[in-house]
Amino acid sequence: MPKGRANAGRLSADDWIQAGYAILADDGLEALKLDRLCTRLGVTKGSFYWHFADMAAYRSALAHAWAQLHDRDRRHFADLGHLTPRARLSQMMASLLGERQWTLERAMREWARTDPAVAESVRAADHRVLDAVRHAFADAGFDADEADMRANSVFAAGIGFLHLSDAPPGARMDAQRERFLDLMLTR
Amino acid sequence: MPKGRANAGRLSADDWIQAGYAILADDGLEALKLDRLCTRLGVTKGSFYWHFADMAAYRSALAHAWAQLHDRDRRHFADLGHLTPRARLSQMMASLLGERQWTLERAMREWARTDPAVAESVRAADHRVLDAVRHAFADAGFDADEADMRANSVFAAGIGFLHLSDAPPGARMDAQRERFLDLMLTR
DNA sequence: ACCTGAACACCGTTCAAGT
DNA sequence: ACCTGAACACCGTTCAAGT
Repeated sequence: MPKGRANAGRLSADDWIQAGYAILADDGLEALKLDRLCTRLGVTKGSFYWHFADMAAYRSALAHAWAQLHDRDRRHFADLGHLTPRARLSQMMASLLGERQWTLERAMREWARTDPAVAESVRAADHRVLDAVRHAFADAGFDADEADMRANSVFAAGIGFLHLSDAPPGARMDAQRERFLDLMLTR
Repeated sequence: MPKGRANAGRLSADDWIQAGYAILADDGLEALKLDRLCTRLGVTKGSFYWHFADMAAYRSALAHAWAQLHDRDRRHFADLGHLTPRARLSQMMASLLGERQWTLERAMREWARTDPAVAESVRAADHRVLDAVRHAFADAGFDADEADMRANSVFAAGIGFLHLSDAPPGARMDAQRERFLDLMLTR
């Protein structure tokens, strides 16, 4: 019985990751303290250091696992080929901003600033999305150069919306984003 | 002789602020430690606590001072009225992203996430810029609703560009941003 | 009014010892 | 192989005492 979660006493590295997600989602970045993790898992600090070299390594592991989740979530962007480019862009925007794991997404981007390993995970994840966005513009009939410029702009706007909103975006903003996409698709 | 800087031994609150700017600009957010500040100013920690209640209060003061600098820097946005709306937008973009105090700007936005007082300063500063951007679109002949939507989008894209760039933006990105503005001004 | 010095609490890290 | 327990270093905070 491998891969079972927390069977009996002993923990796996993944148990620590899951606990980290939960804390981040509940109370944000600054709540992710060693003590907090230990209480939640019912072990002492020493246990942590058997699984991870230090906090930096743990964050890297968390980020790496997150990037994989992220990729799985966005894998279906590729399967969106049957939709019109316009519909695809709309889907992607919504999926970025409507994120139930909205607070996770932002936590990762903050860490990325100070932690190179996390930065690499985020960059890789971003790259995939940017590719999909660029692809949509190419399918909409723009040449490579024009598609690149428009994709960068739309992606930047998406990230900007993410950072500017204190709460998950409301209906009014949703409508504005749709009109923004219309604009970006005019030639 | 009031307002003199660090005349002889005694410090003013502003001396602490200036030291904070210097550290942030040199080595970023996580370098701003009490010890670091004290060594730089040649005093002990106790001195800090005479001027500020705690680190949170100090950060608020820093943010507030920054917001005033920010406003002074952007005050001339208003004096830009003689320029064409297009030129004004270009100026504002460049001024946001070309910022010599680029690392300060990002530090403030990161704090804003956890510190309500800092958040207020940043929001106020953002509000001014957004107003100027919206005004430019209104002057370009868009009705209030359309100007609002376009201003929000351009502003979000600006913030997004800011967060996505690891280094100050290069020439290629500059060109893409100009083309993006052209697009946003088409009707 | 402004600062020192010493104490304390919090939290990440180490490590010898346990099962 | 996985964890405990106790120690330590780092850093923010307090406060009585100095000038």
